[in-house]
Amino acid sequence: MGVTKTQIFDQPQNELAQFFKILGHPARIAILQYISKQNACICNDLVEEIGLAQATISQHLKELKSIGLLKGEIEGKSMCYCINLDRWNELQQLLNSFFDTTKYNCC
Amino acid sequence: MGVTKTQIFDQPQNELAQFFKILGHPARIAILQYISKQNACICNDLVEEIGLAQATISQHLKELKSIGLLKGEIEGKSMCYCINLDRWNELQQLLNSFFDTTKYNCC
DNA sequence: TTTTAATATCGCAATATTACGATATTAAAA
DNA sequence: TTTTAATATCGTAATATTGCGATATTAAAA
Repeated sequence: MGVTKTQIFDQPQNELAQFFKILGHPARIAILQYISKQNACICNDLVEEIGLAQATISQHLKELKSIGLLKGEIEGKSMCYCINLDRWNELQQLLNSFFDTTKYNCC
Repeated sequence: MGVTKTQIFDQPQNELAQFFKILGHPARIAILQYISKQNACICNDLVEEIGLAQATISQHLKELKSIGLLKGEIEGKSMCYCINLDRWNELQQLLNSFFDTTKYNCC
């Protein structure tokens, strides 16, 4: 099939999985890391820096935006993509809460 | 294409993405949560609990094992799947280190 | 106003993932 | 030894993801 049966899981499970999933691509990790160390976070740099086609980078940026991790502001002809720090911390907390709550073993 | 170009990223980036990716499925989240709250973590329960076919559950378990998050011990006819606590904590730390290191914004 | 530059979107091809039935495999139970 | 129960693996169908060229779109520059 290839369809994740989201309907049999609850919303927190689906949401958490979605966050993990979007972080689960090396290009998106690299994009976040690169943006974080730039002062001027212009998308065009990313194409050269990461080494993927412009269309591909744009797609990855869109996905990172979809979970709120990036915010983009138009700056003349360019875009200024930045990490949304509030969301970033929120997400980190959510993941930690998952790790903290889910770690009792039985063997 | 559909092929992730892993060769253009470095090992830490690929590894981190791989961890995120494997956590990025609601069934695997649910499996971890269920195992963590059981005393007896027998796989057969999971099929009823999660609501996916036995073959599918087995496949998800295999992926969780692949990043070391689960360890399985044979217990008679059954398997006792448990969270590998050392690995669990190690991974939590790795993800936190990513979040902590990568959060400077520019806007 | 035309050109240029930066980014987004569309449409596709290639590959990956998800799910499951069917079929091993393995060890206890009968 | 045969049966039963639990799990793993194989093969396959359906869908998702990745990546990119081509083509919008948009705003500054010429």
